[in-house]
Amino acid sequence: MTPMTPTFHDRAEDLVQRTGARVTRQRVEVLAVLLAARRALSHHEIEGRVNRGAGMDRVTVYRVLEWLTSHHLAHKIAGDDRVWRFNAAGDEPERTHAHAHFKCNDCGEVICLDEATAARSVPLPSGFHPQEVELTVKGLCAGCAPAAAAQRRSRAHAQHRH
Amino acid sequence: MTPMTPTFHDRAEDLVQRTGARVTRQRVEVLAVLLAARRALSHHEIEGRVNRGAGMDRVTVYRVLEWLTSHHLAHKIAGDDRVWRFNAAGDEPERTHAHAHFKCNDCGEVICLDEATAARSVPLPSGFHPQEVELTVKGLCAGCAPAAAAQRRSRAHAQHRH
DNA sequence: GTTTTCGCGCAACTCTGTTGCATTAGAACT
DNA sequence: AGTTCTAATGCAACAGAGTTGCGCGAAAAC
Ligand SMILES: [Mn+2]
Ligand SMILES: [Mn+2]
Ligand SMILES: [Zn+2]
Ligand SMILES: [Zn+2]
Repeated sequence: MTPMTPTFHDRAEDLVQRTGARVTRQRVEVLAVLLAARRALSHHEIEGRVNRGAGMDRVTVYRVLEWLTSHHLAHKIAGDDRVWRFNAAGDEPERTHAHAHFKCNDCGEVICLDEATAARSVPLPSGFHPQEVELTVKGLCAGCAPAAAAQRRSRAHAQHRH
Repeated sequence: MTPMTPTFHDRAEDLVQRTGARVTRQRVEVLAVLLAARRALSHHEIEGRVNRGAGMDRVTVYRVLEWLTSHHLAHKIAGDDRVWRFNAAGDEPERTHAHAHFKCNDCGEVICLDEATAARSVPLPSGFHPQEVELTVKGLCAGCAPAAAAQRRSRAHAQHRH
């Protein structure tokens, strides 16, 4: 009956509750989707997953994501495809988000690299005042790396034959 | 008469020439603007500066920037405001772009930190294949840091009086 | 000078995200 | 439970950044 594993739904409901603000179906559902995901999700992906259930306006999804972010229940990552990706916030001390990210150059998937504490101590011009450091590793994910290798192989074959 | 310092214009012309492709007024002008800038410029800024001269369609500016980037005469940086910023490529070995960037949280200005060679050796999940590392330091630039400090000061004063 | 073709200008379009406003529904208080 | 208050939702219209298609113009090759 319930479209989402109860655990995520319940955890989400609890987290929204604790903020003191209104706990709406929309907030709980979106947060549950984020909790269930093992990677950062775009607005499109979130909207798709959430609308297997009741249904929710796209604007509402945008507003809920903004709300979750401002209440530190989620954080967002800017992609080079001009799309924000979101994931549920871990148990980091409020407002840090001090971990690195990996972005696949092939499929666009984004994951958090929770262990990697970004390298501080970058030399800045005088007068500049650092606040946060953002570290993104780009490359091929486990799914795409073999495929890319195979493609390179077959291209080499083709050239050879020709 | 000529709106741009001749040096940049000539360097730009030479660089476009060397690619073997057609050297058009538009390519030369845009590249000259990038060479003259001490920071990364958005499409808007480039269009503005370029149109003090003859005049150029916005789509052409987009296409020229894409062309410059693909020929390694410029590189682009994704901002969290969903806007690309460009600057002329330095003398780095082709296609690396291995330096870090600084972005001001107040005015949005982006500069390249050429000395800072990004920290490699980020531990990845197995099967993942790294290709590039992107390092962005966010904070306040030399122009905005004093202003922000002054603002904090006056806010504290106000609270104190009250 | 003629021909070829690449690049430009213009208009229309797409995609991601925002804003305004009337309506709905949490939750607090009888 | 019913009433009230207000925050949040739904819908429609909008905005900004970048893209696409196509006819025309101007580099450069001949
Ligand atoms: Mn993250
Ligand atoms: Mn750079
Ligand atoms: Zn991938
Ligand atoms: Zn600044």
